[in-house]
Amino acid sequence: MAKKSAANREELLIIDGNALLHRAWHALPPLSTKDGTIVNAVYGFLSLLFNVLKSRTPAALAVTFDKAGKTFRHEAYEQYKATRVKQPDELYAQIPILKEVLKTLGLPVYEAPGFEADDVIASIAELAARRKNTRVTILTGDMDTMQLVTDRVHVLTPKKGISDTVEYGPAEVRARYGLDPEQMVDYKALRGDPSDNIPGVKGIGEKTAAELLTAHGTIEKMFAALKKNKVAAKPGILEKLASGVEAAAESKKLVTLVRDLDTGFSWEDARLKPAPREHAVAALGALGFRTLIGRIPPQLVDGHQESEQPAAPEARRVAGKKGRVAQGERQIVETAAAAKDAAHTVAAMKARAIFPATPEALAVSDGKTTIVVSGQHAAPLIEALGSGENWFADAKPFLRFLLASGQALVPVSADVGILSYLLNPGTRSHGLDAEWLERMGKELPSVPTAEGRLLVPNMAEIVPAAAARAEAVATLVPVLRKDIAERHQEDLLSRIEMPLVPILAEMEHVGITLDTAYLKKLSAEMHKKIDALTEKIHEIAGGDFNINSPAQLKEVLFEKLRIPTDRIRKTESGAGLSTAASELEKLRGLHPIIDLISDYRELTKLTGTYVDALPTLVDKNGRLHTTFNQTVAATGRLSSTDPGLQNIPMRGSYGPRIREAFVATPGTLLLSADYSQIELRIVASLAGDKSFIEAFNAGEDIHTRTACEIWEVTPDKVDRDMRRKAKAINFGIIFGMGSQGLAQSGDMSFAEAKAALAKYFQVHTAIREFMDLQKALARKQGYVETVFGRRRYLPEITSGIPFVRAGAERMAINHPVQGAEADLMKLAMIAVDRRLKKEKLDAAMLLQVHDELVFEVKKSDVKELASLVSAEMEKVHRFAVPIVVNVEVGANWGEMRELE
DNA sequence: CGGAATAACGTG
DNA sequence: ATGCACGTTATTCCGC
Repeated sequence: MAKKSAANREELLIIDGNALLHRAWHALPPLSTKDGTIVNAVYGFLSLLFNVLKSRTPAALAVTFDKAGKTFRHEAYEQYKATRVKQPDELYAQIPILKEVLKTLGLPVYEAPGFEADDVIASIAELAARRKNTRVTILTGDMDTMQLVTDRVHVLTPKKGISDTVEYGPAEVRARYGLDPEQMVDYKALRGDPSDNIPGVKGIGEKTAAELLTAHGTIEKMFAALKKNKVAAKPGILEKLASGVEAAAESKKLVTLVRDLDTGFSWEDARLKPAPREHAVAALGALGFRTLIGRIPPQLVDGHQESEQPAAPEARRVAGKKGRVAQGERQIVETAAAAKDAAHTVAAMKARAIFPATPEALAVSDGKTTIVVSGQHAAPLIEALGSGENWFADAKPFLRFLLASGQALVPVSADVGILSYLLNPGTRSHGLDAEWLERMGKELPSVPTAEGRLLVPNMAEIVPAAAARAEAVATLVPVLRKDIAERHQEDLLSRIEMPLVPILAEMEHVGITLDTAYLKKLSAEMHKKIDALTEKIHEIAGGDFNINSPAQLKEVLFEKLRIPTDRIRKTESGAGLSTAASELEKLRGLHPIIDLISDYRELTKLTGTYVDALPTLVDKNGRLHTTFNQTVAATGRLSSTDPGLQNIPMRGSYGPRIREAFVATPGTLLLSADYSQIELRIVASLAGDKSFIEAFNAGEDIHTRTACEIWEVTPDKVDRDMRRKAKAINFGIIFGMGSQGLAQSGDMSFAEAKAALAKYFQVHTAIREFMDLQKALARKQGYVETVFGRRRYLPEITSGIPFVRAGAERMAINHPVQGAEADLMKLAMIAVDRRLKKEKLDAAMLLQVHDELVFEVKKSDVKELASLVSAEMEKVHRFAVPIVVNVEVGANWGEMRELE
């Protein structure tokens, strides 16, 4: 098959040295070494090259340069490139520097006197493309080489800056220019090229040139047709063409690249050979490119152990039991027949590790045998995963892939990310790479991705990395599971985290409908206000400035308008005065601009983050699909990204109006079920606080009761302000807050807050004891945990720095509470999901917002869902206080009402 | 230019 | 110097 052979071709990467150096020169500021030599272009060139080599694995590489002096084009046409302004010497001075680095890296340089780099590229590409099983990629900053594009010769150009690239094959050239690659010369011959001072035909622009060539193919054919009066165009155009015959022919000669130069190119010289790593490091170090040293592509140097791909599959060894090293066997499956056989092998594996490099390939390994199957033949293997244990590095994206492609989900028994997360949720990354590095002290080869290229990576490129990764999963899972068992976290793993994975995948897959037309109207309204506010603010400030810039705003407020700063806090970093909303609040009334800025901030935040941003993220059905991350929050909560749907506004005048955009599809309603005051109930239960337990049992208003206790009054004497302050204390408790913070959040004086807190703990001694116990546990064990055994390690609890230690103490108090809430909610989701499927309700769980679940449900099933959900959520675990769930229903998320 | 850091602010 | 857990946006800095 043609496609397959294309994928297996060896790649030659030809780099247009001058064009890229030039590009980098303009893209970067003039960075210089210690001795003042400007090296920005060299830096940019290498940075781009290294980036390209991250996602591609060419077998050979050649760099071309222009040779100084006149070329044959100057001989033919005096005015050639006459309008070019000479670039500064600092740019040209970098060419020898770059050549020196290339030499160190073992990359050959080609140039030809009297010819340009493009001619050299054309000649090498022509030669190489004739070789069997070869494809050529030209990395360049200009578009002159587009004429060389064929199935086997592609052009890669930097997109926008110098980090990302875009690849052009014939189809992409046609998409971009509307012309075949061969027609690019004719095109330039007609319209000219101002940058090279190529005249073209006077009066013919881009559009006309493209139209004429689409109709006639080449300029020769077009001019022949012109002679026979067979060119369809306006009389003026015909006239211009007639007088431009010679100019066009001349121009065509100039823009046609020479393809038969003797460049001295040899495949063997160009083939990538690892250079001594220390030489490369020294060369980059001498130029001061410290960050580049860490980015040297493994293909270019030796001495970089594991990221080097194994020379042969059998060379890779898989660690077996007890340090014994088993010889791994790898099979590559690329036909339907082989897939059938492999499926049997996979089905017979009791447990297998799976690494999907979807959609291109899938690797399956039981630690002894590793099978890598190409994407188009993966289905039988996926079917074979129905029974037995499946282990993943990160299962959910694969489940999403199965859902999106209409395949049945496969059971998920272990997930390296989740195992790692349960063992230590406080650390940032739980990916396969991080875990492998930590446990094995080695790096894994990364799977090349389609990013920045149009040809998806071929099997040969993918197999070694995908296989190594599946094998790494096979090695890691037993090791991590052993640790889980030692910590008695099996239930947490098997009853909470693992069952949740497919549920989250489905929630993400289903998504929620966004009313974009409605948001458009809302946006117009808000932008009108923003414009008016901007104008007023600038007027008051006496000049335009960027209100979004805290630095500029600071200047206007505190220097230009001289608003007093004595009560204003510094920013986090201590760099300067804060302009945060809480600080502006203190300035209200001192100057009319303050309110305007607060309003401006609110509106721009809401439009920028939600009203204008969300509609760009909907799918073709108008639905929004978030990603729920199960391994991010240190307490066990979920987080939601791309977009984050756990922080959709709800307060303020615009909050509900934005929520109105989240709608139920026709025939359905949204149902929201939230745990009432769940964290306070958990604190009360964990602490065994008699007063709180009694209050919750009696169904009392908990904040009013707290107010009664603090100020020793009867409930009828508690006013709104007292209740508000009591509420602030109750919430503060959950966070381990002190008097200072309470004064802040409850808007009280420090003395008042201190007195209130003292009285609070006098009544709620159990709460105080609970807090002290958590701190003591953290110190003694190094961690705290929830009732479900979810741990959080707090090494800083013994820090000698009071501020740091206090931070850890607050976490010690908060984790058992917030973490138990997370555990409870996850259990509830699993229970609800099971019931939904069992009762066959026409309803889907869409969102989880920490203490709230949102469903979409057919109108006829609303009542049944409401009672099912509240019952399951309430009974999922017994605490010392009743757990209460409130259910609301509405056509959208902004207007929800309790069910009668 | 692109990535990281900073500041600000949305949610539970 | 003292409030827990997150994610997103815009601006500005840094690279060397």
